[in-house]
Amino acid sequence: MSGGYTPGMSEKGAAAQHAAGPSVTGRALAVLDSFDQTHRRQSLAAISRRTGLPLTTVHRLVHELERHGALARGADGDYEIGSKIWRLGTLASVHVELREVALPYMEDVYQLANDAVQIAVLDGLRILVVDRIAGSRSIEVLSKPGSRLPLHATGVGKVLLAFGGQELQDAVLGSLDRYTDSTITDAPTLKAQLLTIRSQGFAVTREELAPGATSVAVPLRGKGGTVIAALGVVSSSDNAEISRMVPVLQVTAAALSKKLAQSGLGEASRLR
Amino acid sequence: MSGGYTPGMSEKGAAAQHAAGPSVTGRALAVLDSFDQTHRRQSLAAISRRTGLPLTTVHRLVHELERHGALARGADGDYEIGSKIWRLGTLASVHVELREVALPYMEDVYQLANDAVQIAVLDGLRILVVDRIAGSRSIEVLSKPGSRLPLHATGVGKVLLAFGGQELQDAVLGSLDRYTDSTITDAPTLKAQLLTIRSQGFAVTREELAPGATSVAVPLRGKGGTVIAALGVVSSSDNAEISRMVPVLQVTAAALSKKLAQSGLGEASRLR
DNA sequence: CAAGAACTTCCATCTCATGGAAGTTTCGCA
DNA sequence: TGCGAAACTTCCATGAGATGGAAGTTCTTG
Repeated sequence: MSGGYTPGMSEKGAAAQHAAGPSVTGRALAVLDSFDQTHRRQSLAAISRRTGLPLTTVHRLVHELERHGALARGADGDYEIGSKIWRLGTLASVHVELREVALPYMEDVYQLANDAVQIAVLDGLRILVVDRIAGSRSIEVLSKPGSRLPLHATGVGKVLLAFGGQELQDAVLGSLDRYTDSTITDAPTLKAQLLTIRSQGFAVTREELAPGATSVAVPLRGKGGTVIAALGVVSSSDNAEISRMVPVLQVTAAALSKKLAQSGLGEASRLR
Repeated sequence: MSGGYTPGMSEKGAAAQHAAGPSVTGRALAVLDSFDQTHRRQSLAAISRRTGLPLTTVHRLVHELERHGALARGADGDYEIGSKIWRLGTLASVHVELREVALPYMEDVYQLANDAVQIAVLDGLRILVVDRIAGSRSIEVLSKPGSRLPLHATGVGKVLLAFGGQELQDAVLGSLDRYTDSTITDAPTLKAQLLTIRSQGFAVTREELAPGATSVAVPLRGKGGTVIAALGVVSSSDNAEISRMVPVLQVTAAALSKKLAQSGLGEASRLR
């Protein structure tokens, strides 16, 4: 009432669990954000637990979101992301323009490589897999569209890192998680590799993220020559010929880059 | 104001511009919803105009949404859907599970048909294009992933309609928009065709949505045999052999349906 | 069949969204 | 190059709408 209400910067020390801020919008997005690759369908209570929001609040929000098609309720009562969100996501231009333009070229690569072909952009300190093509029996890869994978242990990631800003490299080189025996966790080693990648124009990984998977990748450039994405092939490790794909990727990348520049891509991919 | 607010079924006649309801969540979603295929990037003022919300309100909401990555600001200051939304959309199971499972099969069809291959589900009274494969030079089709197209003028649409509920058919047959000279706008005619489609298991359209485009489509079934999606090929009209694709589609659909049933698809696709 | 968990409804309290007004920046045009 | 208009941003008094504890209902599980 009449009394207090100090603007902001008061708490912070206390709970401060979910940095959602007190706004309704923030809370609604926190609810949506509680869904991820391993929590695609959640019960009300689960959402409440994961967001730290009181059950009643979640209940209200979730129902409102459902009414608008942002969430959908599965047959078992669990909730999942609704088609409205999917449709909207379809409009995210970096990804969609990229995807629209790139898919046909990825097809071409796929025909030659017969291994999983993927394309990714930078998203914070990880790669965001924008799209991927894989035959009915390509090796089981971790990357699905929407996956966020580490920069230093994937082919596309190394490319984006090598051509990324100093600021980005510093942040990533600061902490290199290990995924397999072959993961490069030594900053100087990686740094040297990045230089090579820059000069030779492609990157290679050998079982650095998952055992049995090898990949090569090349950069994609937009307007003005800025690297805005990376194109790569992931194959099973026993395929010694994977480096054979480099020229194919490079030719494709050249053609694709021209197209991308035309369709106006070229900003994007900033480190948030 | 102070007065009324009868629960539901009141307005409809009057303005009723944006049936957003007074909730914050509703308003935030209205902002997001103001983005569509033809309005992928919008200025603050444009959003305000299109949603009917006061500029100040939009200003606040948009900034909040941007802070959370739900919107992104392009280089020119315009806003667009952000990668957070895209990533979330990636989790929408009907579409993603569907897409994940179906893409390889679509590949196979594409190799044989060499024409645009698409897959769609029901979304209200339209189809929602879930995915599409097209070579670098397939005919320019209207369907991109995320497009919502009419049920009675597309191959996939007719399939979904033919296998849809009575309620759905009634609603659609009630108003059949015309797109070309060949569009079927006579309810009895269409009704007869739907029966044929049900019995023979595939649908054909000839220039009913856009001149020069022909398509064939077959149903995809999930757990329990319910039709949950449709698979189709779109080709240029002078391709007399398009019906040659029917067996291919049917074989593929059979295999795909089995897979879909396995991965638990089978609810979804209800008429909201 | 009982106990606990998940979900829903209710409602008094007060926080936070609201949107008009006014100030600042950007843009288009002469 | 300068002026008017449009786009954007900041401010803040007000009250609409969000909040969440409590209690009731329905589903699970042992």
